[in-house]
Amino acid sequence: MTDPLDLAFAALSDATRRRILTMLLEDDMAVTDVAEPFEMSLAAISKHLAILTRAGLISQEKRGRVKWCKLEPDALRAASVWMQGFGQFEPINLDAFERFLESELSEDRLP
Amino acid sequence: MTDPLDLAFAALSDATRRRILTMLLEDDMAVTDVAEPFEMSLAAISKHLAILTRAGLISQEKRGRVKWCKLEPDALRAASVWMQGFGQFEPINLDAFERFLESELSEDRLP
DNA sequence: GGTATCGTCAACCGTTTGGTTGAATATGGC
DNA sequence: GCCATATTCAACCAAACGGTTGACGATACC
Repeated sequence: MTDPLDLAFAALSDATRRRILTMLLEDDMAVTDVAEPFEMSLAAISKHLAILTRAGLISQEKRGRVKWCKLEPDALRAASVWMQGFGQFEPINLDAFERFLESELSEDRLP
Repeated sequence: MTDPLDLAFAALSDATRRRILTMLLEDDMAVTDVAEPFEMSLAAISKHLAILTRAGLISQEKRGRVKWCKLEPDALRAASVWMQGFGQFEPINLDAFERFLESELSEDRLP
């Protein structure tokens, strides 16, 4: 699977990774801090970050001993552009986005 | 994986399935006709169509002995809306879409 | 130098994916 | 009834996924 669009969509198909992306929307974060809210091992999060990096959705830069993760919206834009051709979507429906984002977050958070 | 967004993005992560969607953009098609341009078995295409159906991206209706496949843009819209929050994408960049669609198609077609 | 912290690597495990083939199940035409 | 067409089912396979654990390599701190 080497097609960039394959990689982007596959990376987006996991709720953990989507949640990581929404976290990075706020600010750049270190790997340990990304992992903190999740109920899984640091190694698992490290793998998720590698998948997001390979898909170009984030970049990682090591400064000292911490590795900083940064959102890279270009790959997401490519995927978004691909989808624009279907269904004449409303340009930006922020209300609907807000609703989806909330349902995503509430689903993923611990009960 | 039962989250609708998981299903939609996973379904989109395969070039064969994306190509099927672009074909259905033109018109509804029977399973056999969907399968015709691909170099894989009918059963494989049938599975791809099942994945697209489960994701809600298409619907299938049997009339007589042929099963018609129809694009269902709502699930795609949900995925698109999710992505709108990242990077303040241009509302609709049709040039870029055109380029991506072409590169997709040229990649997928037989040489 | 010694120790704690940050992050990845390697090996393993069970499940899912994307494909194959061959048989089976409609339905339609004559 | 008989044959062809349309589609799926079932069993199989190799590879990828998502997670675990434990060891390991860097870097920072004192």
